[in-house]
Amino acid sequence: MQRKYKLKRFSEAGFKSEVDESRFKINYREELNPSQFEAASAVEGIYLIIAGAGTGKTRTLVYRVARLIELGNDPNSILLLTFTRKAANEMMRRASLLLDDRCSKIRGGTFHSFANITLRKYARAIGLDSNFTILDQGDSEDVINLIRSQDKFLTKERRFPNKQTLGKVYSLSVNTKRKVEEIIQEDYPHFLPLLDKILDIQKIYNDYKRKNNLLDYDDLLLYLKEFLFNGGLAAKAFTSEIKFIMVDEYQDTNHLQAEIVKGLARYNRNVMVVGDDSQAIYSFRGADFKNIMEFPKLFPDVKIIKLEENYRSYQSILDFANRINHTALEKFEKNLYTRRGSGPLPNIVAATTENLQSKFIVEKILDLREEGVQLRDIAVLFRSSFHSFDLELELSKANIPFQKFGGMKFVETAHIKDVMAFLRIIVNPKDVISWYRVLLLHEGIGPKTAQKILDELATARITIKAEPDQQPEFSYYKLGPLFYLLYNLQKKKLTPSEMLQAVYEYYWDLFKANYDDWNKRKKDLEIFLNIVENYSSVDTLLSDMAIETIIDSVVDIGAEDKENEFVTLSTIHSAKGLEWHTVFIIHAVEGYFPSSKSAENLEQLEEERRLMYVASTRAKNNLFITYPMNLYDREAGTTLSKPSRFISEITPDLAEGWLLEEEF
DNA sequence: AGACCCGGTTTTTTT
DNA sequence: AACCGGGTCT
Repeated sequence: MQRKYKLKRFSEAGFKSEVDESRFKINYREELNPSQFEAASAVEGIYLIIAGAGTGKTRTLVYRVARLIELGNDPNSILLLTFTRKAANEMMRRASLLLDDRCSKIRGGTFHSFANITLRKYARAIGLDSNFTILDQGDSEDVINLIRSQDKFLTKERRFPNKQTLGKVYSLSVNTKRKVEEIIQEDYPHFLPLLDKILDIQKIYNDYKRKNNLLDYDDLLLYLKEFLFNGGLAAKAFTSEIKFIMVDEYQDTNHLQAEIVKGLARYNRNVMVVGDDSQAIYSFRGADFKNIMEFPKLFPDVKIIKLEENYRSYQSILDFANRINHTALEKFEKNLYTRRGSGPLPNIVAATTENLQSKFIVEKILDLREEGVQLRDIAVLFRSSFHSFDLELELSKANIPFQKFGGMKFVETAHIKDVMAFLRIIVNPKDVISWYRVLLLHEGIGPKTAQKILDELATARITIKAEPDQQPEFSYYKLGPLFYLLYNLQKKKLTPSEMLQAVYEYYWDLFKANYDDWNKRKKDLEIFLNIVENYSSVDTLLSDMAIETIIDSVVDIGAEDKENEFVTLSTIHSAKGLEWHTVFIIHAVEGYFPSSKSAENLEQLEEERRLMYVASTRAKNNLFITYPMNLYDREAGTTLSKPSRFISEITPDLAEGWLLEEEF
């Protein structure tokens, strides 16, 4: 009789039933709940994890990384794409804590930093020079502005869109695949008569970047996609190296990023994306949460896992958040629940003025500290960066150390851009934008003279390659010292920090002359020097500054305490994925939150609602939502006095209402 | 002609 | 606070 051999049936979730759990250092089954375990133990295949706020999304990803490594996979074969640098670092740190150092060897980072690293290596496969310079948003706006201010684009009768608007339109067009014409029509109909000129500028901008080997943020993604799909054998070899692809915050990816994920998965079809449609807050940047809805269409063999148990907040806070999300028009139905118990009700606090709101928060923070809550467990969140200005003053007065996230970044401050411009000229003497910036710092040199000098540089009548004394032309501009500096910088072999010190020496007088508040800005220059000391190449320094940096400007930091003990002040966008014992959401006023900019657009209003949802789900134990009843809004020229619609919807059983009065 | 000063306008959120 | 446009001063 014939013997029978029966094939074992694999369970849908992969090989989990075949794996002997005792071989692992970590007890995955014990430390994770069943859904988390299912996700973390998945090996091959396509997975979509729908994870509500606080449901252990990061935890699950971290455990999966550890497990893949314990299974013997090379860390280098694992790619983890996250949305912000902060999230990426946090994830690596936690993974290393969990298992060992191998976890920090996985490939990880933001889409943009991953694109940068990849293109530096493989640019040639798509006919690109790997020595490209990255333009950050400010840089690309500067280029656009230079083009924009050419005579033929200036119109007397009509207001021409400014550089930010132009940059935004072009970028949106790249990230959403919508035509510039469409975007103008929908968002800026009043500029429609200028459409031809707007398109002209875009073309000149793109040619300029091509010619000068410059890539803006969008180009990084664009060329990465180009490489993945048209990079031939190099692309095939590269994508074969990456066996496992994970994407965090998938709801905030845009069309282009979805394509990149698809391209990465062309050969090894192992993709796990994690996200929460209710936390989609980046549509202004072209993100489309329909990506997450349509992921199953992109990969029909996807397995969907839902994480719904919240481990972060008390039920009272979840009820509040659920209520805010309840009226959302489009969402995956979900209701967060917890076993942590009910907890105190969230507080809605009305203050007569903005300053009273700030004083309340200061007092409450001091109370909490008395009760033993550490400052690092407290956060104040707001819709826009400038909403915290008054509070920052009050915190400083009360000597409470704080650190602000979001808003003006270190590298975006004018003085840091100034000194970087010197370095950029050395790296690339054809960098017109940096030349322009440096020249304009000098007294007596305006746009016209600068342009004249640029022309002479372009025709090589002046150069930094020869000793200034040998060049008769430029004594006329009184720029001898500048050219001596640049001549020496490019000639001598200096380390980046030596170069920077030489720049500072020259820059110092210009610095003091150009900025009334140079005393406050001075500290940033010192910090920058410290950062630069860690670099051995100016090239790496410059690209890191464009995409990796998460350092904040000290101009915005109140107390000197740079220890761990500080209150966090943050925009809601920058607070994503984080959590605190106590969270204050300030300025919950119609016009501020939701922002008056979103008032007329239903989709934008929905996004504001999700922002409130994100903000309130950051709280573990206490949630305070405050608003001033009288707030003068310069922009509208009126006084804002209506509490945010998201607050007025809340019924009294879900929150406790307070009215603040000053004690006389 | 071009630099500079002043006053009105505009400001979300991030890589 | 930064930007734009227009007017004034060198």
